[in-house]
Amino acid sequence: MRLSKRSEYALRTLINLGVARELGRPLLQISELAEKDNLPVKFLEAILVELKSHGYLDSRRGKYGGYFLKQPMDTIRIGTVIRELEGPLAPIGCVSQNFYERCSCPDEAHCGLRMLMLDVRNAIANILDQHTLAEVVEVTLRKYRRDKVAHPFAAETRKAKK
Amino acid sequence: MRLSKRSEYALRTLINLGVARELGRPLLQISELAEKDNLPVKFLEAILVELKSHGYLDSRRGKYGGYFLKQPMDTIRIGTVIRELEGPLAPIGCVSQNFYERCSCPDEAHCGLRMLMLDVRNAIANILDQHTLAEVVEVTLRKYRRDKVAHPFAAETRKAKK
DNA sequence: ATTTTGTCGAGTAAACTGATAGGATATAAA
DNA sequence: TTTATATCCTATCAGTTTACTCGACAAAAT
Repeated sequence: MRLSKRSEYALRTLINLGVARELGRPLLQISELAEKDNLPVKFLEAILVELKSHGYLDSRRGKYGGYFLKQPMDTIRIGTVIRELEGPLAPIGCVSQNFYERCSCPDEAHCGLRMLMLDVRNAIANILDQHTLAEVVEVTLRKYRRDKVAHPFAAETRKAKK
Repeated sequence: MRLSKRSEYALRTLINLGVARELGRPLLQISELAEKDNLPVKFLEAILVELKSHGYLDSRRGKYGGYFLKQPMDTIRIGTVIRELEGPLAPIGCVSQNFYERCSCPDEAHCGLRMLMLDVRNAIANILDQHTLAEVVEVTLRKYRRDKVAHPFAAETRKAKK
């Protein structure tokens, strides 16, 4: 039931870009994003290209370039992102709504495993489809503020850098 | 978020053995189990050996041999089976209860992704850990009875077999 | 002894995962 | 216009996992 590192990094990056935007820094460089979460730079680069190709991000090249969110954060559903990067949320193909695949069993209608896995897929999908990037970013910011710690992309932190 | 075929086949087989037992046939052969769900015989064979090594099944060799459930069905939790075959239920390591792994991010306590994925992991675990093989078998049998169709391992069906 | 079944170890092709390397291209500042 | 700084693009890659298969062997029943 595992999420790939690729998708994990992609989600982390979307969240980071969202938080940074809220803190007044809409644009970040690959190297900054990689450093924040200790991600391999070149791998992240490929992931960013992919996120851009899906329309979530846009970029600017050259000096002072970087990546930024293209869409409003409340239009980006986490479930949608994961499906685009990973494929189905469902544990087995015969309970997937978006990537249905017939299974090998002779009688889907009477399959106990299918019923159980349908519950699982619905539980997953309900959470992931209900939450948008906006909400995750808000939760993250709330946590930082509650504990009175500075986020790595806060404006003050930026100037203090190097 | 996918379950491997290996685990899927394992669960199907446990359910099949459970249903068959309730219908008066505690012991089934590999070939019968494979045929029922159209599974590759040799692959299933390896899976059965693994399930036996985990203590779920026992077997008898030679003529009239086959596999049968070793434990009472209500002691077999689906979540436990999947963890033994697949590893963690959690989407990412830092929210796994049984296979925790630190992630690359600098601050777990303030990670929005982690919160979200913790919800997902709990949703999955709650379903899978609450359900035992006994329940899944019962649900399966109920479906067959409701629709008045014979299960492949029903006693009459067995005799009708070539 | 023969047939029927499970046991076990090895092998394998293809896909996926998690990266890395290096050059091309665009942009902004000096 | 040059130079420094970014992203973009192609390609490669080792290691693991997945979903199987093969074949010799061991035990049990007739």
